[in-house]
This record gives sequence, C-alpha cells and structure tokens, in this order.
Amino acid sequence: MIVGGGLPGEVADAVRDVPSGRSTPQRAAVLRVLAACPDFVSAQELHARLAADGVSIGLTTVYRSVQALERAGLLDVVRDDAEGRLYRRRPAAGHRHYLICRDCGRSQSVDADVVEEWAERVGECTGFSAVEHILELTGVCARCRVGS
Amino acid sequence: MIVGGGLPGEVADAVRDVPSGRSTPQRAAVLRVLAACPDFVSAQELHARLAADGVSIGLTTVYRSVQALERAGLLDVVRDDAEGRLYRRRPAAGHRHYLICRDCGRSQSVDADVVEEWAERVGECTGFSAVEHILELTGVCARCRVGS
DNA sequence: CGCTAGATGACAATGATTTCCACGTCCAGG
DNA sequence: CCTGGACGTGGAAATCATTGTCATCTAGCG
Repeated sequence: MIVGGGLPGEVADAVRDVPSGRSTPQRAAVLRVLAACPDFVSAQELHARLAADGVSIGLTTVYRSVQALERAGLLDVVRDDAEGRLYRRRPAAGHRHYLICRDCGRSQSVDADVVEEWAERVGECTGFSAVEHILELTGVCARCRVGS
Repeated sequence: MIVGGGLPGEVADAVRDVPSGRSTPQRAAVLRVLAACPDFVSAQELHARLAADGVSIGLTTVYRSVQALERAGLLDVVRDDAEGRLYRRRPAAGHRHYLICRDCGRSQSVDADVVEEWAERVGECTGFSAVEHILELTGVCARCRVGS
C-alpha cells in the first residue's frame, strides 16, 4: 500500500468533520488507511495495517479514533461474532446497510429505502420514540459459491 | 417466582426439541426460567435467576444450554453493547424481530413481513445466496419517556 | 516563545465468553 | 448387578476485544 505523499483532499475534508478533533498525524493515518480499505476492518486489523505502513500508533489511539469517527457519523459499523466491531468508511452521507459475504468478508451496500420507511412507521405505531435500527445482511457471494 | 411442581407441558416439549441433547435437570431449569422471562436476558442474568430460584447450575452450563437452544432455533438472540448476547424464548416457530426499549429493556415483537420480503429480493438481485439477516430495533418506550 | 487543553500510548483492568479437565450420571451389554 | 464409555457438569483458568489510567507529549493559540 502506498502511504507517502500528501493526503487526498477527501481525507483532509473528513478530518475536518470530526467534532472536537485536533488534527494529528495519527488521526490522519487512521482515516487514510480506512479510506484505502474497501471492506470492513476491525480495530485490531486497522492497527496492524497502520503498523505495516510504518505508522507508529498505539492500539488505544486506534480505538479512540474509530470511536470519534463513529460518533461523527463517518464510519459504518457492523458487529461480527468472531472479531467484534468492524468499521468501514461511509461512502456517502446518510445511513446505509450492507450485505456481507460470510466467506470472504467482501461487502456491498444495498438500497434499503423500504426498510428505512418501515422502521420509521414502526416507531410511529408502537409508541416508541427515537427508534434506531441495525440491519445486517449476510450471505455467500457469487465468487465464493463458485470457488468452494 | 414459583419453581416447584412439574414442568409445564410446553417446556417439556421444548426440551425434547433440542437436538443431541440429553434431558437433565439443568437444561429443564434453563428452559423453565427462559419461558418465565418476558424479555431478553443475558446468560449471566439467567444464571443469577437460576441461582435465585435455588437451582444449582454452573455458568458454563448456562452458556452451553443457551448455545444449544440457539442452535435448535428455540431462542431469539440480540446483541447488546453493554451486556453481550441477550436471549429470549421464541414465542412461535419462524423468524421474528423485536423493538427493544433502550431504557428499561422491555421488548415487543413487530411485524416485519416487509423486511423479510425485501431481504429475500435483495438476495436474488445481488447474486448472493443463503442470505440471512439480523435486524435490531431500539427506541424509548412510552412508559420510559414519561418516567424520565 | 510559552501555555494549556486536548491527544497519545504503554500498561493494567474489565467483563463476557470459551476452554480445560476432573468428576458425575445415565444407559447398554454382559 | 457390574462395567465401560459417552455425554453432561461446573469450577477455574484462559482468551480476547475493548476500556480505563496516567504520565508524557504536542498542536494551536496568544
């Protein structure tokens, strides 16, 4: 992975969006690696990739950075039984859902408007307020089905 | 909670449904307490309730029992950031979704036919097979909103 | 340049879950 | 009734992601 050179403008923008955040080399590095990862990664894996890129950063800081990014809404999060939380840069503003391959881990975002609307309606009908939802889809992608 | 007396027939039936399972007092007790819990409970809480009921059972066995029940499809499972996995007896055959109060933990099952259909269609359109989904809805129930 | 709130990171702590392993219990066959 | 093996049990130890602690560092401001 190429790590030299200046930050892509997009990453710089994202750094700026983190609330109450000071710009530090570590945070920039976290975002940079995250931006280079097409699929979900765990905090631990992120830490390993940063180390592999020659970035000196503590695991604690990785966790804190990811938390800050999550709060800022810049990351999507899924939970994996084996690896704990997995993070991925949110490609666009708003709320997304993913279909993740149980074999290879590749993810693909899906259009979930139907679900969004439904969830909202459920909130209205049940007397619950501030309804939030987590939706995780898993399956076996075409490539893995052929391969195995 | 009353624990004496024979098993309700329903629980006995459920015990029988667990595959590769021998019927033991511990497993029966787990199912009995589970059947008496209207809301989701953690394995730890289950263990505490069993102890409170005077049932001598190890935490390990509680974990093994809920695992077996989960595999047998007799339990619904949700994940909670604070408490880990939460279990609840599945009221009927098939797949259900729940709306859980973030304050008091009370749960309410919701009709999710729309989501089921949608998930199925997503599987067909994306080339993924064996698509499964996890949907967790959280909110604040009417009672908690008033109370706080 | 010097100050200070915020950031960092090595390390310890936490807490749910799993693994280990010695022991108990049930059942079939002798 | 005895015996052997398979399965179940449970306490303790191990695992492992995640969070807390705290001394040290540094970005950003005046």
